[in-house]
Amino acid sequence: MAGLKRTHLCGKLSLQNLDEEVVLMGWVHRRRDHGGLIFIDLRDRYGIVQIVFNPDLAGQAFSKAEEVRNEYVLAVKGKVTARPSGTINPNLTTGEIEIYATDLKILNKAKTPPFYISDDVEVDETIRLKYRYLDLRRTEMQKSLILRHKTTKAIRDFLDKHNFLEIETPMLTKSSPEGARDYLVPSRVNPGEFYALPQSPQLFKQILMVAGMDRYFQIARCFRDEDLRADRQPEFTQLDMEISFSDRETIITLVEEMMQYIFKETLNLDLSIPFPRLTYYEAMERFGSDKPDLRFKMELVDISDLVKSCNFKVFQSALATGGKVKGINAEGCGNYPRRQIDDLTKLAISCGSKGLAWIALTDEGLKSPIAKFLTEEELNNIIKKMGGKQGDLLLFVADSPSVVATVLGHLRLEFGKRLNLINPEEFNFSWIIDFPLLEWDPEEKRYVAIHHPFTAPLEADLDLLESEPDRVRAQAYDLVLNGVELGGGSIRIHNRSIQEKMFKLLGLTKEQSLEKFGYLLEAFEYGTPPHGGIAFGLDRMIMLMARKDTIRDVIAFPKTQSASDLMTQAPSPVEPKQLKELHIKLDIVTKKSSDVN
RNA sequence: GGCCCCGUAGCUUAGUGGUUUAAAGCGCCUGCCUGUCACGCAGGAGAUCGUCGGUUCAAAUCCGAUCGGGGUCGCCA
Repeated sequence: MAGLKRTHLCGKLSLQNLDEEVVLMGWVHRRRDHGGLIFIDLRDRYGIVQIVFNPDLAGQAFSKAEEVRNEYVLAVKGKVTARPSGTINPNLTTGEIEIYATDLKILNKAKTPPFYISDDVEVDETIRLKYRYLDLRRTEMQKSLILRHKTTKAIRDFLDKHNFLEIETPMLTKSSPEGARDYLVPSRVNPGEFYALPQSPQLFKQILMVAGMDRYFQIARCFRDEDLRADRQPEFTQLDMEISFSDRETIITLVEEMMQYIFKETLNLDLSIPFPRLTYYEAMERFGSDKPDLRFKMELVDISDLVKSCNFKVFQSALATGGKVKGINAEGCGNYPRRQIDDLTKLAISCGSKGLAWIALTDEGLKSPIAKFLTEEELNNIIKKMGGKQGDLLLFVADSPSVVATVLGHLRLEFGKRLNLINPEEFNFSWIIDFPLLEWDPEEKRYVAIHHPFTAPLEADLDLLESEPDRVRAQAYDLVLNGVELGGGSIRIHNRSIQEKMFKLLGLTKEQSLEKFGYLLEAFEYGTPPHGGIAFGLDRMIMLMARKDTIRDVIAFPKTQSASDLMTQAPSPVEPKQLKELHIKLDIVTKKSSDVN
């Protein structure tokens, strides 16, 4: 390095280093040229320190400093000096000192960056992603990646203390039915055959339990070829765990202690445990979501019994077909203009509702298009049950229980944001338990697993498995943080015949289950311990901890919504030779040619 | 696949009921400046308004298509 060796870090210097001769290396954060005196803020990962170039003390270094520009990479030799009184900068951790440069080496020049390396400029994400190496120089981004590192370190430390083994599982594995679309990798040595990248290490970790590993974890990359969202990337990271001889309580308690440890180690926050638990049914009934944001109340109110004999046909027909009528009270929104209520109706319809009934308790009295169908008594009972008072807006949805829940759940969140009911500082954890095991898929005309096909039913519900599959509850649990599903897990089936029964319920033939999962079924016959586990979306967790709105901000090199990497330009076409080796012929239907057809 | 939003100097934005030279701040370049720290002062360069097509005497502005980015529904066991 031009004959110099770094002795100190820019951000770590203080009055304690007074009069020391130091060699620093870093990037030019800013340069202030006063003509006869030059200041350079030198930046490394640890912070910023001010270098002073004075022609009277070091003429050569000074003249070299004149040609320096932002983001040049420098090696600076100099002496740590206390700043003259009145020039202390309280905004810098190193603000009490400065370095009097005696020697300057330009290690590398830099083009003027396309955007400022600074946290207070909002730059278009396209440019940030294209020049990710510049974006990642910003302290805000470095803070996120440091938090990520600290979190995974805390996880490893905690789990190591609790006898977990970190074990890697294959990335090239077997495509399985159920679940998300697989990313496929062609096998050159087995023409026409494909590996799948793992959607999660689920089966491998269960096999590791069969193998007697007792406690396993992995910080595992997972792949799902589905559409992207702010909190969904095609490749993402799971904290995956599995424990033998465990029941639900063991796992829930361990996870609570782990979260407490992680938040203490990384954010120095004390989480109070145990976390509250809600059953799936309760969460849907009260909050209209299986991942309710419990940072605010605004619960759903069931008014079905209050309107069971009213004259409003929409309510009547919903009730007659086994549905419900429920509402929420948007407090203080009673004077919304009609247009705003229409917008809410649109939102409701986009969530699957047929419409939105409302009662506005305006300053000029009650306004409601449905009032004429209700008796005075019915109206009063509804308002009373919903805690309505002057200035409130009561919104109602009548439909099947699941539609009612979805629609009101969305409206509830909308008002939570709109009315600032959410404390952004809060970390609100909760467990959702007793999920249904199965769900009828009308499109595929079969049951699908709500969690996954390896989840064990609640023992109390085992008898229902064949008679009433949709009433069977699962030994599954989700951890929810601030309305985001952080992770989910279950106690697994560890018995071949129950697992086969499960596959059968999911519509797999015996041949299919053997072809896809035969190794698991066989393993189950060689002494499988009861076991269970959980997996967390690490990106989401760190996003919440860093108070970001997208996991892209806590992933070093994320992809765009169209699953491309703007820096490397992946994905991209490959050489015909590569395809030939893989025995792959392309069959691309372009939009234009399909229009012609 | 559906719906919605965005695209103007390097960056952030203004300008859009259709008219001549597209405006500003920051950045960049040059000069001056020995205590600044988002240094200051003076001057300068820099944009065929994402792309293609249409309407029009005239388009950054209106229309259509397309590309790119984002949000969301579907999808995500």
